[in-house]
Amino acid sequence: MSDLLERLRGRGWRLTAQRRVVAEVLDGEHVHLTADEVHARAVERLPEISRATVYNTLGELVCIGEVLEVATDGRAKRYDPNAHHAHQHLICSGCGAIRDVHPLGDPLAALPEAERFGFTVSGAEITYRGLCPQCTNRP
Amino acid sequence: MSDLLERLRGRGWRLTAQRRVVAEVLDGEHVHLTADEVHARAVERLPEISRATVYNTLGELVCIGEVLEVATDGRAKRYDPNAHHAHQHLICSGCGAIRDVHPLGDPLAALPEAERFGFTVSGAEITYRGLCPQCTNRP
DNA sequence: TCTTAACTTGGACTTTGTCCAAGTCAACAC
DNA sequence: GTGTTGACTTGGACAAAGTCCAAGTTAAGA
Repeated sequence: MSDLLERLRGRGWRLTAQRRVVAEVLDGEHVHLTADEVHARAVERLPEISRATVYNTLGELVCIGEVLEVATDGRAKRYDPNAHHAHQHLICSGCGAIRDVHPLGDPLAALPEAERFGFTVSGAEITYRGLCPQCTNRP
Repeated sequence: MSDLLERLRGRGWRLTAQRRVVAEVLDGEHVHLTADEVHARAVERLPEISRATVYNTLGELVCIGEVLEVATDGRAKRYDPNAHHAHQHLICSGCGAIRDVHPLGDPLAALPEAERFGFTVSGAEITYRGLCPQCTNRP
């Protein structure tokens, strides 16, 4: 994700150790971490990093479109580093596992003009729900 | 929504003044209220109703499928009394307004078997995002 | 009318996230 | 290399949303 660091520098961001670590954490595991999970992993590499900085950095990355914010359950938001490839999410109702998925076609096409109520519609997020293989084979 | 009260009684629920008021509030305005908004409106009719009871009742209604929980931003969950008609949501990124919408086709059909990763997929929630007419005609 | 389990209450507590004043430091200029 | 400066970070206080619990209340059946 050094290219991400380059892009940030290109935007005039100061490249601090803290921002570097947050970027590394997001890059390291391609999962959907909560802010607190990002903080926990960041602390392993930079013990003095504060929660506030992790929140700030995640918020900034979301703002510039480098990371997606996923709010699926009313609990903690999750941060998805896969922002440059359009995708949707499949979530296990049993254990909460999240997978990136790629449905066919353009979701926006399914919404007729008459159902847009004058809105300028710009995007669609789909959350598929179900049970993962492990949770399916278990009461 | 007296039929809702009947259905609840049919399930063995005790029909208390508090539950009646929460049901009335949800029935009265067909909007997507937060728990606190439901509480505020409930208090107007039954001043001593507590927040805990509103949360309990909403949670129970969601559990039995009479009301839908909508968690679209990482803020407060919203409660949608329109649970018996399949629909999706269109949200204004400017002011947060929410509309029920009805896209064409079955959202599940767009997810190929190869993209299900062994999950037993049971549903899909779509959140369309855009700007409402008022927010479109305003910087 | 009595009984009792179910329901409600208020407040304490948790989780998630935001805000701020004070201190630190990356990057630029020299 | 050194100095300067404004952007960045910190820790702690605060806020919003929601959960939990012991004690009190009450709907509904006997």
